[in-house]
Amino acid sequence: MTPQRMAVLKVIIDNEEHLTAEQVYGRVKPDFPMISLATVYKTLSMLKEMGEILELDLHTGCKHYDGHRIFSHPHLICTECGAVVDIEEHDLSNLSQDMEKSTGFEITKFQANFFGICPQCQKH
Amino acid sequence: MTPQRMAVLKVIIDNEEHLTAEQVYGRVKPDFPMISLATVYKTLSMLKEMGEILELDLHTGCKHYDGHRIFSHPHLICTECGAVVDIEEHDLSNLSQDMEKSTGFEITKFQANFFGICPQCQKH
DNA sequence: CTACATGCAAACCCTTTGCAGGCTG
DNA sequence: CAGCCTGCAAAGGGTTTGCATGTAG
Repeated sequence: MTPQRMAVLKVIIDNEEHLTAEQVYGRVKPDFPMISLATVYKTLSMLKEMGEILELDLHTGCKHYDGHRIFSHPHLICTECGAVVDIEEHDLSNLSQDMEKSTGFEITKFQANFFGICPQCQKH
Repeated sequence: MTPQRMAVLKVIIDNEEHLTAEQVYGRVKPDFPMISLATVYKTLSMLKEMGEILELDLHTGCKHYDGHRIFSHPHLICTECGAVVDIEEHDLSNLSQDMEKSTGFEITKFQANFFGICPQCQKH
């Protein structure tokens, strides 16, 4: 893995947020001024294939990446301010297993997003 | 609501599948040869706002629409052949309620998609 | 020398938008 | 006439790709 690619992975792992390709690009650029967005995309695609990072669709118009927890986990998204809360929830894993039994599918991953209004936004 | 828009809604309701904008366009065209894709998109957007149809992201590169069950429900998607199975599952509703209590969010909808390999594709 | 990595720009694809003409009431 | 509905074409935005150059082993 090249230094640039390492940098992309590091940026994703070092951030608690779920960065977009554009954001990753912006944060890698100080250290690698010559890096292009295309390289970032190619790298993200590679890391995703390798299972190093998780690609998320938070319904914001572009993809987000999470390097902290490779296993799928649910998100709670505020439709007012865009805040994203990661959920630690194991019920869905059990649900996956139940579903495998009842449908015969071999489930490889799941995506569960809950949309709503966060406590702060409810006040306004 | 204009006849064309009624036709768009009807196509979605009459189909068990989750049609894409392009597919809706193709099925409305026999009755309304002059209809344009732009009108289909505008109508789908309107119907979504009205809460008549549900917009789904099945990770196929474009959006799908479901007019049968306006309330969110989970899907099981085969990553090999693209088959989509609707899941009747009430555990997620309970989960929503639990989550509201623990996070203070007011949850308006949820999206849950399980990806895997269907029984047929597992044979090959 | 072979293979892979990179930057640039163009291409892609689905979706949205601007606009002028039509239709309705 | 006011206001919405329509089709067309163009624009839009995130992502992908082709290609020539650069780099490493």
